[in-house]
Amino acid sequence: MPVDELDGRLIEMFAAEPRVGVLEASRRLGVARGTVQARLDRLSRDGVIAGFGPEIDPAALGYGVTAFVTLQLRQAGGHDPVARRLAQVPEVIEAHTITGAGDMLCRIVARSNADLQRVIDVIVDVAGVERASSVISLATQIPYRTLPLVRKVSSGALSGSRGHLGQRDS
Amino acid sequence: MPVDELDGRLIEMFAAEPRVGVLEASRRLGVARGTVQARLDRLSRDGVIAGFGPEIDPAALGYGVTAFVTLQLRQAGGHDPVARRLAQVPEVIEAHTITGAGDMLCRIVARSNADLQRVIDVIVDVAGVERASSVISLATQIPYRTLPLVRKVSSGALSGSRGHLGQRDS
DNA sequence: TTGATGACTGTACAGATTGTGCAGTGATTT
DNA sequence: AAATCACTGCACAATCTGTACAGTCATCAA
Repeated sequence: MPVDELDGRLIEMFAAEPRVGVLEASRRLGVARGTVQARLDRLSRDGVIAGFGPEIDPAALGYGVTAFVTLQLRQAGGHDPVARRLAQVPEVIEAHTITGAGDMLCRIVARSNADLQRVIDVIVDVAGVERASSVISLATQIPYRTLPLVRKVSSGALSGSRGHLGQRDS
Repeated sequence: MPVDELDGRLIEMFAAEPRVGVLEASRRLGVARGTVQARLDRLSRDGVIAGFGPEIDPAALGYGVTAFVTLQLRQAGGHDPVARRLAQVPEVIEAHTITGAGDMLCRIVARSNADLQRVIDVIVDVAGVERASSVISLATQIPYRTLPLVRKVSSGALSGSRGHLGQRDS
């Protein structure tokens, strides 16, 4: 069981207020500071928490247009060389190889629809790309999120161990 | 100009090592601590930095399968009601309304291909959804990233103001 | 039943960091 | 020329972090 209920509450707390430190978190969760630290260490070690990096909003950077581009690749060469070249393009935010009609699905951003045309042209120009069909994101109905999943997983893991009583010191 | 060269370096530093505090960052960048704090405040206020929340890896949670589902909706009702229902499904990680043949594009995750079938069934069962066609992500060639974009924007903004000299105190 | 483990709890202490405020300095703008 | 604005350096109080340690429970294997 990757995350239990306490892990879930911990993640939610840090998601809601990243500024709270370990000490404050332990106070709010009603556990010892060492416990929170140990949990965070474990979650990071296990890769559940990939990091605490700043989340950048492309829109705030002027790139308010998002689009998804499906690529058809030339058979020869394979995906990797194409991916490497796409990685050179800053506007390519993400890329997956996929099943189905297309070979690759990319998420790209642009400053405007006109700029989007430019970015798509750049992508189509990449060696190995045969054809590209794109759909523009008109609105983000559900922004990227993982918390619901964390809740589901952590609530599913019925807790087994519980508290204790503690003692006196000094 | 949303972000200048110093902002760019600042963002890159926090992306690489989120643990470094404001003080350490100021030392490495060779600027005063107050400057770093002011920059971070501004970037957060302007929305460039959306937050510092923990990045959760669905794969580490057991959801190693990612897929993109294109939805055709029934004309009546519109997108929002559907989006609200999709939001109830933890496995729906993201959703956009889009141009083109489909009406909506969702990103979903599942524990396995068999589990993926279950999730898709849940989505198809959502009221308002006419049809769904999905493609599975076989490999993530380019993981979600924004740093290249930050670099492009920040390098493009030719800096104007520069340092000073400082003084003595106490 | 008896260890051995592992996860927690409180506590402690030194060192480092944060939140703020302030005065002085250039560069830029009105 | 006056007013702003962004920075620098420094100061101080209040906190927090890293780390360590002993004692308690619960679980697990012998």
